[in-house]
Amino acid sequence: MASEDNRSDKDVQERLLDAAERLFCECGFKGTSIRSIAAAADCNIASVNYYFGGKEKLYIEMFRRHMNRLLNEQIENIQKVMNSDHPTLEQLLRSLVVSTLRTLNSDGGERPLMKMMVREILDPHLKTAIVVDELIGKFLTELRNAIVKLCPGLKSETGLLCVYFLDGIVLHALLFSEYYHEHYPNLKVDELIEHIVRFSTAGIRAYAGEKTK
Amino acid sequence: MASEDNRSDKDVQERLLDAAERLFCECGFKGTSIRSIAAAADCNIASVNYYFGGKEKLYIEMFRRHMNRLLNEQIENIQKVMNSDHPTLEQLLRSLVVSTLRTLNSDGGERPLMKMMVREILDPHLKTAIVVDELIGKFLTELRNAIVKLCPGLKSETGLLCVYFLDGIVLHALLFSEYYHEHYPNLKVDELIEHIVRFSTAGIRAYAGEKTK
DNA sequence: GACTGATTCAAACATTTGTTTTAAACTTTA
DNA sequence: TAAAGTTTAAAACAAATGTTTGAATCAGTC
Repeated sequence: MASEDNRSDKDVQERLLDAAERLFCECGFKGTSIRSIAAAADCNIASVNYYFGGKEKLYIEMFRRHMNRLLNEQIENIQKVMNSDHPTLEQLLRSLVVSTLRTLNSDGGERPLMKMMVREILDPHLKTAIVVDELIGKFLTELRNAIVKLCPGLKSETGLLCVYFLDGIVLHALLFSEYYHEHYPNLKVDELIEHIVRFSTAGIRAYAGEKTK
Repeated sequence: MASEDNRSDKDVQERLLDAAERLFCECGFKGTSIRSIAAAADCNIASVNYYFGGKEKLYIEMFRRHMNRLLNEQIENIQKVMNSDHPTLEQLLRSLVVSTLRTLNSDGGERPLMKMMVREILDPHLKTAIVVDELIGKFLTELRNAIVKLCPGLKSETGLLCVYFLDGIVLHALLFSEYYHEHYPNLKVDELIEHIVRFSTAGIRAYAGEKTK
């Protein structure tokens, strides 16, 4: 009894998507077998082919769903900051970094998804253009515009680069957090976030400062 | 005729390591079969087990060799800059970034190795401690010390964080270079490098400035 | 040249993989 | 209830995987 995210309530398709999300994120595409997904979703192996037409199709559908969810959350974060009274660059950066790194030491949060994104870069199953246009394009535009608005001296192209740099820093922290800890055992997540905000703000301002007249 | 990196000169072990380097970097551990490695090394499948005792042992030996080579090159880069007449932070950062991103658009260079490093993070085959202590530890220490020396106000711990941030930015550029191009088609590698140097220098100086009394 | 050890080779092995098949079970509709 | 359509189930399939085996080939030594 007490439905454990299993059977009962959700239907097979959704259970499969949920299981796929968890397993693909953790073990990657090749590291996850249809059998393990079916077992986790508590259904028959053939269901994957019946509902999705194959392992890769299931992966792609799961990737879209998962990715869209994350990016819409991030877009909301941006808009929330930009609609506040006197938004600053620090606030914007902190909001984004916090929402990504908050759960750095737990198993949940954005980490599995970011890992999956990296896996997708290393071994692509979707066309680059699809990911760029359909998924992350809107988010990147939104973020770049917000940054440029908060740093009037910034050129649009340079703003985009800064977004990349920030993304790189955050992603690095997610991927290498064990290594961070190995070298810097007392580092708290909140401290790390403040360091990233400070570093990035200075980096971005280095451009705005020059171009602000 | 004309030995194609095949047969003749090098012995089987080294040919296997070379082939493993190329294939594991490109396709990852699971994506590379012993058969393909043996084919690339132009030897029998059984040789992998005969010389290395299995696929994973071969991978680990290859990883160490490849990683050590890269990191020793980087350490030399650091020392070269630090032994020059009046080393600056910009020079140090540029030297490191250039040596990693120089070959961004070609197939060679550091890119395959960096990808492999990321794969190793996602699906570890070596213990974290081994990688940290034996491989990247010396490099990180060297780099942190150099940065602190060039920015006297910097605390040692903060310097380490800055190293991480820089590594994140460079790694991101390597991984996502196709995406960079999709959004920023005219970006030249040299320009990208200068942007990274500038951004990072400002970020690091943001700390040094505060602490330099 | 014959023996000994190291190396190479093709074949076989046992697993695991994604997919397909075919029939049973269930749900819907008339 | 009976027929039709949908979903589930177990089994079978072919292909690919890492590893092992045992004989063939090569190298060096007596």
